[in-house]
Amino acid sequence: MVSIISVAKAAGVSNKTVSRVINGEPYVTEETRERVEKAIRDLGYIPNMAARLIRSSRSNTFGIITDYVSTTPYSVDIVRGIQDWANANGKTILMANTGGSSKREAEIWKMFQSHRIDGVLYVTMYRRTVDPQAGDVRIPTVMINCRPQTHELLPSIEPDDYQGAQDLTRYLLGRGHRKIGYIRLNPILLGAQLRLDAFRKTAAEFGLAESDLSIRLGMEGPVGAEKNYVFAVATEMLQQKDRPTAIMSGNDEMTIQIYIAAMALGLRIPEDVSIVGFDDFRTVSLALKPELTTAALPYYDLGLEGAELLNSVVTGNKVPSSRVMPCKLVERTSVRSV
Amino acid sequence: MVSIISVAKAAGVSNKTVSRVINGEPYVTEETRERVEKAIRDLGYIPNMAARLIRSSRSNTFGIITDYVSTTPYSVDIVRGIQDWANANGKTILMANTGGSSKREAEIWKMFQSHRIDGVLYVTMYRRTVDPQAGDVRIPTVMINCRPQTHELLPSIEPDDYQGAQDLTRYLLGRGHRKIGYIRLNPILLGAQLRLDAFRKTAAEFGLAESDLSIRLGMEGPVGAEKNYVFAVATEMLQQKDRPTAIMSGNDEMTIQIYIAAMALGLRIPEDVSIVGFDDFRTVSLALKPELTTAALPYYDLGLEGAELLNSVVTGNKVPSSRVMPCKLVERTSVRSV
DNA sequence: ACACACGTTGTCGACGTTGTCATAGAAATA
DNA sequence: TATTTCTATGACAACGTCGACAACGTGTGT
Repeated sequence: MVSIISVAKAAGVSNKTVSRVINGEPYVTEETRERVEKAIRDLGYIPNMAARLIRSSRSNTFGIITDYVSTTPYSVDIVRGIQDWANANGKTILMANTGGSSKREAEIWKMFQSHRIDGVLYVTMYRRTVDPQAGDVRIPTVMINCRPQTHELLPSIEPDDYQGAQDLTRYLLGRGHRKIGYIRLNPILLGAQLRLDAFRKTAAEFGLAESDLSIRLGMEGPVGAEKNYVFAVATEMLQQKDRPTAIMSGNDEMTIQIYIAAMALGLRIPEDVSIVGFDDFRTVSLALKPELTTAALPYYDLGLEGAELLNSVVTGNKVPSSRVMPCKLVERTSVRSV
Repeated sequence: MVSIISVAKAAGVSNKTVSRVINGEPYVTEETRERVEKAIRDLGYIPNMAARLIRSSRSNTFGIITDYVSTTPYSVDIVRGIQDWANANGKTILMANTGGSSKREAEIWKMFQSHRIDGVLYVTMYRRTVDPQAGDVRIPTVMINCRPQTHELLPSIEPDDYQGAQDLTRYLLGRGHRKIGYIRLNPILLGAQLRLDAFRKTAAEFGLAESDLSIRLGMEGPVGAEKNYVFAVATEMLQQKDRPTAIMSGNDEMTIQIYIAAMALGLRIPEDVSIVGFDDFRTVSLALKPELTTAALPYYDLGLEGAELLNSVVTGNKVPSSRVMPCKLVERTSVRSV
């Protein structure tokens, strides 16, 4: 492997001077700089990160720990956001997922330490509380889409589920809907509670009675093996003689079943029922006809901001603090005014 | 940071002896071994990979280059397969995606080299031909879900789209369907052509005439910005007076629109039309009611086998060769016998 | 008693890089 | 002219680990 020394020889300078050129340090004549750069090109020299790290004990690498990235298609955008940030700022990303096993998580932290990672982004696929082993290890950590269960104060970045559901509810109310159905997400997800609360409170503030709201559970059970009642619940809801004019769904995926339930009953969307989702999972929200009005979770921004925040924690520039990122209402054609 | 030397001091032995214990080398008394292990635990020592790499020039790290992992929810399972293999075999994974930019790809190869990666897994999200820059760089490379465009012979692992579509077609024929519609995937995807070929040939072998087949284009245009005709095409196909009894779809995502088109025309699935998909993208195939019969792409296995193959290439155990992995028919309830 | 083998441990240097400090000449100041 | 400051470069050590080899002690066979 071609090293800094071979370059130095080829350029007729010392290895330190080559180092200076590589790192853009001052005190190199334009002429020597060019000679060195030519030698680098000719020999195809590429700096050895390992050697650099060993000398300067700064790896310029962030680690990502996830639970189930790969098994759920939703929040991969978080990872994309992180990677784009890393990419723009010359950092390397080491990524591993626990698959839910805490034994595996311990191994990952160890692996990260052995690579002398600068910081860790702890990412979950569903918004929830977790108990990361960061404290044992003293690596700067930022939580994305989740928050620490224990008292430890790790900075976190989360989506504003409440605001998203509030916007959606107001949108429906603004369009004249007064009887609204709500099919709930799995209650073990942190977002589920927040979205439901927002729906309830916003409707109440507007003046709707609890009896105008038809709230039903769509899913429950452990993540990955949940029981799914959505189709049945939607069918039932739409067969009531005083049926809602609009249905709000825990997420976009569930709306597939709501659409089908509605159509099987001969109802047209949005003429007979309006429907809104949550997430803006585009594989679904754009495939449905009419296309789905929904609230986009700011996954990409979560990743971007998370990386940025971690960086300031690592460099010690900023007091760690937690943040919430807004959801954005995406208006399409699944809602009509009544 | 606690190093091998501090451990050596604490245990009252030389650093070399500590090294022996860490690497499980022979010629250490049980007693010294225990003393050293205790010191390691007490000090919380964790080996420095960078130093190890610099000494032994073996990083035990594989790189993954992808095009759009993060933007498409489908084939994340490939990555999961790779990670599980790496995990079981004590390898570290470095991952980066090009987002389609070849400038970015060049940077990634450089980054991989600077980390002295042992080998690269080149993964695409859609099956297609590509032109990786592996040759310039001489890092062992295995292609997953894609194949090299040029003459270079890089080993590759791909799904057997042909066999998958063949199985699906036979399944439909076996259930008595004689008029079959086919809505084509975007033709720029390699799998699209193979699936269509399999459908055509299998139907012809069975004795169906070209006029029994109703083949229509569902999507076209550049990936990520394609035009989508599926809903319109499906509606048209189902309004023919001599309409097909079954529709085969390029992928599962497209079947959402086919379901909705059918239901909007008052047709019931599977009583009036049977439908099959492709991919087993479970977010869709399980959400549809009735649940979708489809062919599962072996994404997870692609990753697992790819990593395994790369490993044999790196260790020089095996002649690089290309492989194809079978798709598996997943029978659910969207097809009836006629 | 001797040579010899074997198991156990230590010494030392090298990997590629950068930080520290020294040096030499040029330019600026007194 | 003498002295100081600045620019440009190099020599050398150090980071943490492991491989090569040396050295020590204990037992074995002669």
